[in-house]
Amino acid sequence: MEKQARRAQVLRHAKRIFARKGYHRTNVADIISRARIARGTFYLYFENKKDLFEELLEQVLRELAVRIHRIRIGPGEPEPADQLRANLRRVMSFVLSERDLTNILLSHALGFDPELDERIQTFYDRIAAQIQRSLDLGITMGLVRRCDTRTAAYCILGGVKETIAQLSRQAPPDIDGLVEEILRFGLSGVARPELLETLRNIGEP
Amino acid sequence: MEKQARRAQVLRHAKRIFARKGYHRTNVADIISRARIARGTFYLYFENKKDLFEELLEQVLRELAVRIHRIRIGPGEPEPADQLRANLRRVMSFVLSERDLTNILLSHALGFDPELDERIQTFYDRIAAQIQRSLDLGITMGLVRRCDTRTAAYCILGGVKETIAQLSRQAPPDIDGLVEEILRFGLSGVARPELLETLRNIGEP
DNA sequence: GGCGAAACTGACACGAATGTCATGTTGATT
DNA sequence: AATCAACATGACATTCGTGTCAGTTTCGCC
Repeated sequence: MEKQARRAQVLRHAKRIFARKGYHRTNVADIISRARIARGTFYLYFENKKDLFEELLEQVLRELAVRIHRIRIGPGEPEPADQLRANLRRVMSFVLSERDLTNILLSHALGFDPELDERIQTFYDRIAAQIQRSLDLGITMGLVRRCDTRTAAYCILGGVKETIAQLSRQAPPDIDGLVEEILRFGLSGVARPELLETLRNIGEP
Repeated sequence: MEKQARRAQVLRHAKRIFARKGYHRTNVADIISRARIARGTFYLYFENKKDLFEELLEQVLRELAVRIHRIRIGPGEPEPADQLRANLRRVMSFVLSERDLTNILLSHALGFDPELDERIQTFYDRIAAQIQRSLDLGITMGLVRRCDTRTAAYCILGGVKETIAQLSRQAPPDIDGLVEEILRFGLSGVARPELLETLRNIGEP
């Protein structure tokens, strides 16, 4: 079999198994039996289990990263809110189309190797930073209310992560509707707009 | 040494180690060497490593659960927003005072045992459901805008989780301020209130 | 059809971690 | 100071997964 094809084949099977059983509960024996190859063959294509896993992990992170575009301001650029929506849509569609990969990242990638933990942490940190920058920009443009953008960024990131986790476990509902809900939540919160005036004074009697 | 004291001693040491290295990277040898006991002694007090870990996990979940009070409406009850604030404060303080336990739950508890995964998942599901009920109640009371409360609940839960994760890694800033920021984010979102009228029409031209 | 390279195989040696158990220690009681 | 029960010990057998490697098969090419 052709070199690349075989590699891909193993990766494909491994992805499924990792997504279902997680990193630790999956062993090389599981992978090779699914992929119908001998033990030795596995080690021809991958250094070891971790090496293979890393490749899958990199794949998700890369795919996600390319789907998150920086918010751009300027003539000819779409409304910031529309750019946000587009980002969310791209990410959500990917999650749905690659549930196994998403599961790996969300539930099984943390806590088995310090190096990879770091890798994932950095990834999220970057996204949080990106969100924060967008919020800061939004403030200077008068679109966003003054707030601790750092905390807000984490709230947004967390909210999206949690929804995605939910999405990857459950039957996929209407994506566009979901995106819209998330967007509104992030922009307006849950309070009735009519009450915001009073709520803004919360804690400052 | 007294029976309960020894147990507590082992638990205490194990907690530290689990928090730092995670479940998989920690082995019984690590625990007994820290706790200064012999291998056999360990098995006098715990069935095995998983048993001990479960005990710690139950501890966090229990501690967190008792700190989240159901929102109550009625004469003599504090404002809903104040009840929310109180919940957040209690949870956040606990997280700060028990960083090791929190770390275990947040980063190291998932993906090594299907049974425990389920346990944690159920825990979060319950909280999400609780949040959703509160939101539904808020809607009937005219405090909360109409929205998909399920999605909103996940956004809120996720936001809090992410902030907590951040909190448990970083130097603890002013808790009250943090709680206030989260609260406002959840209630009002990030958009400038003056713009909400336009934003509410997003996606419905 | 024979030759060499590349791909593949699976038995095996090895190391890591677990749980047990026969034995040793402690300390309270008579 | 003898006895006994509770507590503690650590050497050891066992299990499990890994990575290797000597040998086999496949395939393109002369």
